[in-house]
Amino acid sequence: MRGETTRRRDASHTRQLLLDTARHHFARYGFSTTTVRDIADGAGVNVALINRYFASKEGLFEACLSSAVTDLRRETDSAPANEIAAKMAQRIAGSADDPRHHETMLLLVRSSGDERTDAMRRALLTSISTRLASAVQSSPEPPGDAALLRAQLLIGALLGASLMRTSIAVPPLATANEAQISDALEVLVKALLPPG
Amino acid sequence: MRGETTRRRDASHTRQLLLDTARHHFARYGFSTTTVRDIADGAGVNVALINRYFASKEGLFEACLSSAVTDLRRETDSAPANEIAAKMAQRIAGSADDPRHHETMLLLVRSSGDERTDAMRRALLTSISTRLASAVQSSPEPPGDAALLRAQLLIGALLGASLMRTSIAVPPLATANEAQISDALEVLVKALLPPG
DNA sequence: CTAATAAGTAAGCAATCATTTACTTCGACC
DNA sequence: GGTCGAAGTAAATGATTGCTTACTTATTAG
Repeated sequence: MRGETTRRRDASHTRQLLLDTARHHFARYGFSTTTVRDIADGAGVNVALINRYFASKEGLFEACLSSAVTDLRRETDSAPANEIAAKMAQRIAGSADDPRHHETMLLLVRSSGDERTDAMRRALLTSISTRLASAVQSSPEPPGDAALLRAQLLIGALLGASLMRTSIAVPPLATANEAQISDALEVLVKALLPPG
Repeated sequence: MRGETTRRRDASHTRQLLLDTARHHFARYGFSTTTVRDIADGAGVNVALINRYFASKEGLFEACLSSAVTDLRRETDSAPANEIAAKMAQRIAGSADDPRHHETMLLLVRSSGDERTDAMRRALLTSISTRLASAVQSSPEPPGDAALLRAQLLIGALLGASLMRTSIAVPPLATANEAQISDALEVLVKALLPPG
């Protein structure tokens, strides 16, 4: 029935399965709305395994956010500063391809109420906005508050676009294709981060 | 001890008190995170009165959103179309004055999961974005999808700014004063809604 | 083949949730 | 001033929550 490459019991595999399902639920419905049974059932896995692998529901959420932070950091650290916004915009515009990219963005607006997890999210957003603000000026000095504020408004705009597109689901934004959204987002990026 | 103008028992007064406290909690922490006891205790009122006056927690949330919709509609319907965005931006920038304005915006990104309530929010956002999109064109025809999409991105940007400012609380956006934010938001509005 | 350990499961735990019920107290009206 | 309905309260309901425990099954090593 089953191939010889798939084991019936694989801890790291089910752990990853839980992580993927959890990110999907947390991103779409928020922390307290989703129950551990929702996640376990979605993954086709026993509820107790959540506590075994992640200690608690909170731990699972932190693991989700942590992997999201890692994803975004890898993408934004390797890219030249002036492309960061474009890469994030691409995550929102894309719909047909891997929904993981989209959920990663949505996860950033979800909170479990835990202070440590909130600090993690805040640190990521601060880091990215600082890099964004640095991109608009030629001098290597740290950006001023005015530039920082615009960069953070840009990130907020991208997160808000994510919400409007999937969570609130207002057409035509919810149903627009990738090219249409990219065009509109480009206008937004250029306005808040003028080159030079 | 107490003034003669305040009655000890006033149904409409406690109803309004519950409504105000509920909007504050729902807007800041979301629907499922806040408990009915949080709201009742915050209002200094017995828990059972929530079910008496609003039938259910869901009913109370719907009443909150409904009053938010009324507030926003009154403001946006009376204003000329090209000032709508500015008025909404003012709600976000303002911090020293009445926090109600800010919470009204935040409430639009909170969902109880109920389909009817979600539809109410979607209808409001569609209506406002249509008016916004109409403002950028001279012809009286209904706006095309491209203009509509930009207007919705603008609203999403404003909602995202709300989240970044209070919920996620990233400095300097969280601590910036009204004038600084207004300036930056104006850039954003003009970019997405070019006059003419 | 067989023991030992890792992986997974079923059942139930205490705590908390929204809601309902039976009851008490206030306030207005004749 | 007494009465009656409205306003408010305390306590308990059943359902759901996150999590633990005792157990079974699969996998691997000797």
